[in-house]
Amino acid sequence: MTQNLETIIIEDIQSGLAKVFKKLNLTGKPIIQETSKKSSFGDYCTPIFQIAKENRKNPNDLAKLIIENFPKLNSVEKVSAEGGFVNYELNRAFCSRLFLSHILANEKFYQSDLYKGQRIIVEHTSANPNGPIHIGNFRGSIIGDTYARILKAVGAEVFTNFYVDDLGHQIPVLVIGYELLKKYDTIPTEIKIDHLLGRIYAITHTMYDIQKIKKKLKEKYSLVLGKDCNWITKEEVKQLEAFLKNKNIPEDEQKKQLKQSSFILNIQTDIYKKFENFYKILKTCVEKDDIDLTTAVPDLNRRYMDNEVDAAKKVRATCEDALRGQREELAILGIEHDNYDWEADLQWSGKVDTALKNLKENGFLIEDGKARLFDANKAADLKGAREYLKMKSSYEIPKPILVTSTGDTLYLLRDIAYSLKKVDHYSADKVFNVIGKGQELSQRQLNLAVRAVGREDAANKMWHLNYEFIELQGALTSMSARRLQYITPLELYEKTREAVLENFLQNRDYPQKEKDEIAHIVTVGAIKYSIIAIGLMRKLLFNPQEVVSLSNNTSPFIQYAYVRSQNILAKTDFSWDKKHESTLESLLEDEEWALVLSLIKLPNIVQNAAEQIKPELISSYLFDLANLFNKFYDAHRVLDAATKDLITARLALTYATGKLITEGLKLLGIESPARM
RNA sequence: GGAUGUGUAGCGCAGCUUGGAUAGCGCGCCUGGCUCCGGACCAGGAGGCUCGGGAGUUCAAAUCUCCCCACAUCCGCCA
Repeated sequence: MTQNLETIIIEDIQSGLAKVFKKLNLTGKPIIQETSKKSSFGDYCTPIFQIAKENRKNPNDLAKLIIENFPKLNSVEKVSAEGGFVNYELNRAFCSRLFLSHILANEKFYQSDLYKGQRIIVEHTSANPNGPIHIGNFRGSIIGDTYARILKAVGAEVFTNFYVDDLGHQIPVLVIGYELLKKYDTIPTEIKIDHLLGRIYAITHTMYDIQKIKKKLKEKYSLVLGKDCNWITKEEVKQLEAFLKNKNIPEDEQKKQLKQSSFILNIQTDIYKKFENFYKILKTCVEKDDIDLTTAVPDLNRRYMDNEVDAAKKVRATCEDALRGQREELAILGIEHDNYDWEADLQWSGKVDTALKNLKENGFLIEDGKARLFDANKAADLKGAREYLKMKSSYEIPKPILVTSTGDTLYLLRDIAYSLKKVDHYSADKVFNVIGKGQELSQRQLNLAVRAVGREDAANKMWHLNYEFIELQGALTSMSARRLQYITPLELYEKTREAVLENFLQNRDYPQKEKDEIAHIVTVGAIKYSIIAIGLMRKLLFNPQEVVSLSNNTSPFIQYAYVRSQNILAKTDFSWDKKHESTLESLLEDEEWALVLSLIKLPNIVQNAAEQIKPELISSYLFDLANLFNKFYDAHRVLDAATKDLITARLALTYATGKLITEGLKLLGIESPARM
């Protein structure tokens, strides 16, 4: 564990202050804080209004009295009183030497033991294995990945988990379509597997829905719509409308029927427009085998739930394919998971049934017809539940369904089992679920349910890491897997890479291979940074041009500052040696000092980012740092400074700054290129 | 109706947890600065905010409390 220099300095000042207080017989707890940015009031300050009030003195007079009695400290050059504040100006020579030599000797000095000994699970992404990841999940991927890195830097043992939702009717739909294409050997090879599966899913699901509708109409009203049970037309919907009117069917039922069929017609039209050929191929396959999806889908679903060997083999294989594609895409952005937890495994282990049994025994199940609900309100009355979830006592929590009237368990029930697995199987001390804002209510219900099965201990380890939506500038706003309307990380990557090549690398005569490498590093950085730099609860509009723009708060800007620092160092054979330590006392200029003072803030920044779950603290810190370096770079010459000592000192400062930028960027999962 | 979040300059954001000095930063606009360690930079300026509105607490409120407004998302048989 290395020391936290900023804390040491503040404690030093505090000790000086304590002596003054004792001497003057003052009461109260003075705080030490940074001075406001644009001030010329020194580096740190203490507002003494509260102290003055407590001691019945005029703030100005008291401030003056304090500075008169302030003891001489090595770290403090000057104390002054102004407007009710005591201002401390640090001793630049002393502190520059102290700070920089420490940083140069401990390159990982920003790490701490804050969370040492804790095992933490960060669950993120957890996209359904029925298509590619889209940017909604992807914001979570970046948040989760970055947060995991930050937690490691404060000493925690961190695992990132991906929850594979392989249960539910969407998976059998996909599997059946995929198996058919395999059978007739008509799988397109030029398209990435998860993207392909996404298309198969959407198209098969559409036919599945159409079959369901037509079957129902036939059974209920003996109405046969068209000849093709896998296809619906505008005329057929009109025909249905006329039919329903004539039959004197209640208006709301008419509406419901019509809404359903025009909804699916809409989807069919959308997808067909985009992928006509592929749609035809898949449809032909379904027709060849004359598959009744309305029975095949629930059947496969049931057999998979029961872990029948051939069903399990098929479903698992398909999901593995989808997952492989998703992982490839995440890997481009440098994101990988430590563990993959399959929903079906939980089901098969019997833990889901146990959870249901416990809920029943503890009296938290409500029967509503054949369905079974979770009495969330009753669980909220359990000790500490409302406090933990920050819910007012007047708030009545909606009761979620755990088991449907057809006897199928729903995701929330399985999530209880999963939550317990994270705590028990992985021995986690804390669990962060990085899940979008749409899941807020569900996450609260889940936490209550975990309490209701008698596991308050586990519930108190769970945190929902909430984030808002993300959209791509200029793209359709609503994303829908069913309509194949989504932006994937790959698309984001390619668009951003184009912008990078155009903005930065066009006029560079680097070897092509290096150009590609730089483009990759800059692209990944730009994407991640733009997502991290904005508060989690803010809606995010992703604009590829802006995230790589030249002088924005962007990762390329910071990376460029790093490149500049490396360019200077490359012209020397600089290597740090402790014997040069005394030269550091020559760093006295404003721009040098501002940089030095900024460098030592990183440990506290990282700790705050970890504790407050705010990765953006790190990005804005790095932006400040890059700015300060640019100012220093512009104001002072390094290689031809006046004295040899000053050259050494400035090289050390440059080296330390560069090192800090790379380490800081690493915490965000961003690399630093050697040149750009 | 309820829950949660957001509201800060023409635009995009930070600051709110833990109240402090003239509310910061970037873009955009104007002016200036390279015989340079690559200007993907820096300096200066103009402009512009009732910090969504109102009230309260306080020596001090963008920050805390209460009320209200607008927008977004979610609220039993998908996950």
